[in-house]
Amino acid sequence: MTVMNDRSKTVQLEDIARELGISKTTVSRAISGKGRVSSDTREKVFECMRRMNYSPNMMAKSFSEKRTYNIGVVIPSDDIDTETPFFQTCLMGISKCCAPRGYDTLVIGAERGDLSHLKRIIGSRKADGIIITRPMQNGLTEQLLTESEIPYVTVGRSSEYGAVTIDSAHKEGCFELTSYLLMNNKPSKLGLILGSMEQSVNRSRYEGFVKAVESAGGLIPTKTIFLGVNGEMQLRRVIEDLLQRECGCVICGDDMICMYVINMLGAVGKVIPRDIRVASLYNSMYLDMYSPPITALSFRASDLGATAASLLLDMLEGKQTSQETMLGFEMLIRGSTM
Amino acid sequence: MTVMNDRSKTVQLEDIARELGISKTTVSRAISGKGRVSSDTREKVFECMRRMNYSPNMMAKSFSEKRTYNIGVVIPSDDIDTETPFFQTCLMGISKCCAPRGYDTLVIGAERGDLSHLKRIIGSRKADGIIITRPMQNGLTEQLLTESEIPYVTVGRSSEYGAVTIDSAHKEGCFELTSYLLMNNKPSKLGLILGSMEQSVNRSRYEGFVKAVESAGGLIPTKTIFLGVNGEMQLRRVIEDLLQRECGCVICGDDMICMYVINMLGAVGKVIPRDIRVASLYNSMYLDMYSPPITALSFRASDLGATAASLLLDMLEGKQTSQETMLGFEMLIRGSTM
DNA sequence: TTGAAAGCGCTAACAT
DNA sequence: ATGTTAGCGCTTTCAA
Repeated sequence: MTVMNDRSKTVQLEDIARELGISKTTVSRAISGKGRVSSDTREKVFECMRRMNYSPNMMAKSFSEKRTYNIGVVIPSDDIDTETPFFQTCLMGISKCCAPRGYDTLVIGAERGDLSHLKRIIGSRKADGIIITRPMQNGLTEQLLTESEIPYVTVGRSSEYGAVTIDSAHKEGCFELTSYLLMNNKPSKLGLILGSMEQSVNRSRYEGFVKAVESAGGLIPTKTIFLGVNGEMQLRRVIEDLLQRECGCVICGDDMICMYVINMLGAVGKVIPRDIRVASLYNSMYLDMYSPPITALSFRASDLGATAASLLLDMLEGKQTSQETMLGFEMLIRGSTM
Repeated sequence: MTVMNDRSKTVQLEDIARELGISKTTVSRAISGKGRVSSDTREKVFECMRRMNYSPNMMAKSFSEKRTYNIGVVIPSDDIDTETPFFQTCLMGISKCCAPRGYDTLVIGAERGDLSHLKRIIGSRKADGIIITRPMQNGLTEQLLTESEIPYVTVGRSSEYGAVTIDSAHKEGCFELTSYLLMNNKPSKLGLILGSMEQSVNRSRYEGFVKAVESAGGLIPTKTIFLGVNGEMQLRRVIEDLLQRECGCVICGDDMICMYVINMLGAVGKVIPRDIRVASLYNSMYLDMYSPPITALSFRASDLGATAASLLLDMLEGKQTSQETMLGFEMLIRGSTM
């Protein structure tokens, strides 16, 4: 007694072959497009595939091909960064690029440089390639990946470790924004507040700022430049200092700094932009919705992710890719600097 | 001529077996702990495993066991929601729970109810179970999953479709917060602004509010309750209305609404909490950093994710799980309502 | 252009 | 307690 109703659950390659009276091999070839198949049979196969609603068992396919059709995305899972929309937006950009190309996106958490999760993924061969969304200082992740001979792309830093990278034009953006503010300067001192200078992004920003001031023939306002600012307390002192020096316009390194600045200014009764103008070198929706909306540089995290994914998939398919890709920015001139 | 140096790349089950002079099966059993193995051989196997740095080929394991050790997470990929930290935080909670149990987390984007990505995952059998982070009105996702006989858990809604769900105590939270505000009411009208009433979370909030007012023996302040508020324009009118009615305290449905409210109040020169007190039924870091910090209910998205994952993994392992789980909240009483 | 058959590395029934 | 063996569903030589 043969039981066949179990077959009905999941149609597989062999079912199509049997239906068409041809071999599995031919069906496989028709679908993958790899071997030579007469266009006649190919059509039949496709028709039958659709009719029987076939979709390949990826586990078997992966196993056989030795590729998972997964790409892993290393994301900081520290409490702080977990709230930062950048990584999520970037991740969705990656996913949106991968899905139509038949790849899926695997989340790899990395808490404070802990690479154990990534190591497990590598060991178990569950991803064909990796995207690093926040390259760390030490380059340990890059090193690990290089040793494991796994293709990878980093988002947001120049290729210090020979990695393929994709970055935003922070320096150029900061240059443009600073230049704009200098031009429209109802003459007053310009302030700059940046976070940790160990992050290359802040170094780029600083370079852009300096270049803009010099291009405008001005002097670098060293007294009102604050680098490596970290935490509410420091920020509070910085604000006080800026106000005392009658700084008329302050450029904030990112949206978090900017939020603090806005709140602190409000708390001491300063009105934006009447008393002081404010701009941010990194936009976020909270800066959008503020009234007045805050002048800011807008970088599209989603595009960064999508581009990184696109590059990585190209690499996996053996295509040659450029070592370093730079994405542009948008300058949103809004009420806070009018 | 036999070439062996290729073997050296990846050590597999058979290498261990050969090294120890036992069979693959025994090694497999020792590792999985499924069959009976003498503690003596087991130790030897483990020692050898470590020594040879063996880690199983998950593709082969998956294929053989018919499980991927992946769980898929459906995440809204609309532009708006992509910025919402909730989903990312939830996702990281899921990932943190899955990783130590040997599971990985697959991102499944769902743009405006487009289930094609999910369907592909289902068809290709790339995930053993699914977590839905934002159940939709229509329950189509649930239906699809049920038909496909794939275990799933939904985050953030009561089990309308017979699904296993995990939710936060929004009603209870709103009750507590409202009660607190009523008690500390330097007598004045209480305002309430909620978003779309099609979201069950807002219905829960409303219930909590009403219950609190009734428990306090008060009258429902219908004139200052605004339901289904949506967009900046509407919100602006609501604020004006609230101010005209000399509302002394306003409860905002979530952090976005609250941000708008704060900004608009600031724009018309109202000082929090002197002129008007403000609270939010959903906290975020922006509410934390505001000065004064905003009184709010805090729900831990990360815990929601972790709990959902834990439930799902239990289900996959055949354990019985409760149909509905409710997570608590924290009430952050802060400067904005002092 | 097509087919037969041999794997891919693991698990699990069955035998011992 | 351990070994033998037969798959899992695909891809891919190698023949025809």
